[in-house]
Amino acid sequence: MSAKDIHVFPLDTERPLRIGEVAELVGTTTRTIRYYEEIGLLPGSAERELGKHRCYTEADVARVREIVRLRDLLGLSLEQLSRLLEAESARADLRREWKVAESGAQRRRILDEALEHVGTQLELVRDRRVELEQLEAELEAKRSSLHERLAELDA
Amino acid sequence: MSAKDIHVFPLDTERPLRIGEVAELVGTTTRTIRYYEEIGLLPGSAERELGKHRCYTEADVARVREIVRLRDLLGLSLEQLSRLLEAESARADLRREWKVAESGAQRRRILDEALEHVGTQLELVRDRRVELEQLEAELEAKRSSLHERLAELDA
DNA sequence: CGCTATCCTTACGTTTACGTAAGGTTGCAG
DNA sequence: CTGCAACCTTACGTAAACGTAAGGATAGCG
Repeated sequence: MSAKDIHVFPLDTERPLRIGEVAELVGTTTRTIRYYEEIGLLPGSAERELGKHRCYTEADVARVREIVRLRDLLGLSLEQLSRLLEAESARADLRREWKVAESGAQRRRILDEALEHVGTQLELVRDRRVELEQLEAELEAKRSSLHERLAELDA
Repeated sequence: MSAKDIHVFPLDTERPLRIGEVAELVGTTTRTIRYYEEIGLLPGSAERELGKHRCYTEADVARVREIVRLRDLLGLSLEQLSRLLEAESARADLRREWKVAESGAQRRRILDEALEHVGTQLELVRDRRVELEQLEAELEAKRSSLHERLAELDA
């Protein structure tokens, strides 16, 4: 059901994707994607009329991937994730602003905000990594102790 | 409600703890502890008659701490956690076996099983840490890129 | 233009991990 | 022995994060 998917599409085309494709690419379900849209985690293409098919870009896929990744790696609720990524949505808006931002001061402000946002995320990720490293070290100590005791048995 | 808790207890006594104390020590609730017992995550002191108060040792507190920690750090369901710690419960049993295990071969087997169990845990923790490190690196790259672009603005 | 796979909305169902309330019991201080 | 705080069991409630089913619309191929 995926081997005959080879149509006559040039592979580098920015062909619009449907929700099922996105789901499969990311490794999740269509329900999940719709749910994320429902709660505002995903933007939910504004100009879509009720009843029409959702369509996605590669960038959207990346977005979903990021969400799923953060969801799995950090233990955040989707609401916390929303708040964390809210800033990122704002940043996406700013990207569009970027092209028309003439003054250096404007651009600086945009970059500064992006930096702050990345910083927030980094802090979260880093803290959790440290905790995991601690746990890892403890487990390694435990293991060493066991090895030692095994060696003592051989003496 | 905790400042007048200073009774006439020698501080190093292995005084049996009640569920409320354990909960506060660990930073959780009594309900959670009872729930964990209910689903078999906590052993639930076998020789307790129905209706009598649960009582815990410092070792039990450590156990609950470990569970909560693993729950928060790895994103496992309590059932997965159960399976992961099942081996550890078995190990606790083996500790008691240890004293009467006369032969070196027996002791070796016990240590080997403990080692395997720690290994399993280590693998999980390590994998997750690696994933977090990857994410961290990506975020740092992003941040660097932003810094660069800021510097370019100053040029 | 028709077919049909995939999508749409709506809405109720489900699992996990507890919260909370009720009504009774235990255990320790006084 | 008595009082009362903390505990007990039982059982229903709940929030999050989707699953699933029904009934109908869309879109791309032929």
